[in-house]
Amino acid sequence: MQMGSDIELTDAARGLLKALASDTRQQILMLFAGGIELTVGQVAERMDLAQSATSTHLATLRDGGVLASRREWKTVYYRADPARIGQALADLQAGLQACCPPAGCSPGACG
Amino acid sequence: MQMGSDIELTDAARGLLKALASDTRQQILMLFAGGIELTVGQVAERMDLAQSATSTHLATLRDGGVLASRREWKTVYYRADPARIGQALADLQAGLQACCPPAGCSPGACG
DNA sequence: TTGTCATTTATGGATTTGACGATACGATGC
DNA sequence: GCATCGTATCGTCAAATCCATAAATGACAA
Repeated sequence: MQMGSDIELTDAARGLLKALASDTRQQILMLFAGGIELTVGQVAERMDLAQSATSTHLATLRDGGVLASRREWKTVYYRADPARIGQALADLQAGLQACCPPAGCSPGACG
Repeated sequence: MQMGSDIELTDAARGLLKALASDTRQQILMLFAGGIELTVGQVAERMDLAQSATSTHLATLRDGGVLASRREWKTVYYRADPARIGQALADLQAGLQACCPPAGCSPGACG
């Protein structure tokens, strides 16, 4: 049995935190509101970023489990991945609650 | 009237993301499990970090709304701030759901 | 094969971050 | 006043991040 200092967040939660650590990536994610799909070029245009920088950010968001991609011909369509986002968020919530429960919560579960 | 791309996260949510963007700070936060209080020196020792680096990280966590501090004599006691953490988490969840609802959710609210 | 299109990868430079050591601050005790 | 203790801040450096230009990749058409 381990002590408290060994509590760790899941990979999903850590991926979410890493992906959204940048303001730019937070804004990029918001472009996908409504479940729409966007190409690298479209995101680059709306964010006023170079295509390469955009591509890197999108890859980071995908690696972090926030976006999913689909290739059609030469074009890659990115879209939000709500299921994985939800899972990461749930993991993050669980990890934070295990660490720092709101109050009057037992270390195991909260009423 | 603005379009969808102007969705933004609250300051609380952004603070949480910034505070926990670093693995080191994630680990530091976990030291506060159980609602215990720790001084800068104690955190530095347990993390095997220099006192100055520890002080900076703790300040970042405090600025991000994750930790609270209390001064007693010359010693500063840090502790988790579950209420603000919970609020930030709720804001983050709301922001992400507004952007990328799990599925079959209307843009406004989810069943 | 050659050409084009959309994306990715490589390269380089500027900014930011994280770590350390050393120093400065604030409050106490002598 | 001076010394001490715990923190906070400053200066510096290495490593990472972010962005832009330029070159490489992969897929298709002619």
